[in-house]
Amino acid sequence: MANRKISPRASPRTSERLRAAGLRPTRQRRLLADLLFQHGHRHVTAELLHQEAKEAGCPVSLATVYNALHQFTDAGLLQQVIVEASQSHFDTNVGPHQHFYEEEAGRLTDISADIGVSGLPQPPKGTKIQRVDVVVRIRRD
Amino acid sequence: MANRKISPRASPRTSERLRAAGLRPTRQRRLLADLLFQHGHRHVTAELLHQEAKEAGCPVSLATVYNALHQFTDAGLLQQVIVEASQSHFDTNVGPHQHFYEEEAGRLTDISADIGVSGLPQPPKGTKIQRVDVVVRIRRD
DNA sequence: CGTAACTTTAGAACTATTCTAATCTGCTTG
DNA sequence: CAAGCAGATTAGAATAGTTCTAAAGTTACG
Repeated sequence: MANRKISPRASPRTSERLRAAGLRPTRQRRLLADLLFQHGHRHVTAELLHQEAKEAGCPVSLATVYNALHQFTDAGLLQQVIVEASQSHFDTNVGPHQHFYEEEAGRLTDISADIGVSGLPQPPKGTKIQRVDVVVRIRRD
Repeated sequence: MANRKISPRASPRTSERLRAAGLRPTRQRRLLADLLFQHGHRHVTAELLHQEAKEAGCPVSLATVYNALHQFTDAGLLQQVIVEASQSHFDTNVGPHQHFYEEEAGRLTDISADIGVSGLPQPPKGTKIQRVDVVVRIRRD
């Protein structure tokens, strides 16, 4: 009879998704997963997601948000995007793609077009290329 | 008779360089500029430069290192390179070029080849492209 | 249901960076 | 060259984002 505060409209598929990723579908993780994956791809910051959870009427501690973001990332459900030194951004689009970044607004946008990078030299001896990130920095004009 | 602790082997040109950039050639700035610009292009972190100043026998406060890095950057003598969320990196190569980044070691290397990026879409309405950064993440194998 | 393993949480701790206010220095002027 | 001021340096406090800790709560499985 306890635990009346069910996470609002948790999609029934969310639990399955979490389980498939090897994560227990706890109330908090279901909420966060719903916020992240329910409406197409998006970019979040820990602070933003924390705020959204609170606004959804199901507050989650900031530590849990950080935990979840990292677990989701390790599970391949999220990707970390590094565009500014002061904050980490996470992207629900985990396929290979690139980003626009608007510094002033801190706004990150997926580039849907296929970016080609040519002229890459051999990586230094003893290393291999793991990923190529392209960030197109834009400014309001 | 005071101020016997002259910065070691400050190149005579360094003062001119600083003055040209609109910065007073103080003892600290001369030292830092020498460490940065005397031996070809390099990449530093505030912590690293601070350490090097100490080892050069001319300790400089960390705040001064940060101040100098930003002033040099504003003056166009340095460029900030964003490759990891936890620390800022600065590059003495301010021309257009791209980077290899080895995560484990935190090592940044210039790519000397000319990288071409094709397939860039129009930037979002009301914005214009300011810079395109390519980071080739590599791993020891 | 019991219980072992896993989660969440508040708050402390930590790290990189910036700020503050006091002191000092480089440069110009008399 | 002494005085004085704008600008620079500094130690240490403050801040922001993130991670850690250890105690309390949940989940899943028999």
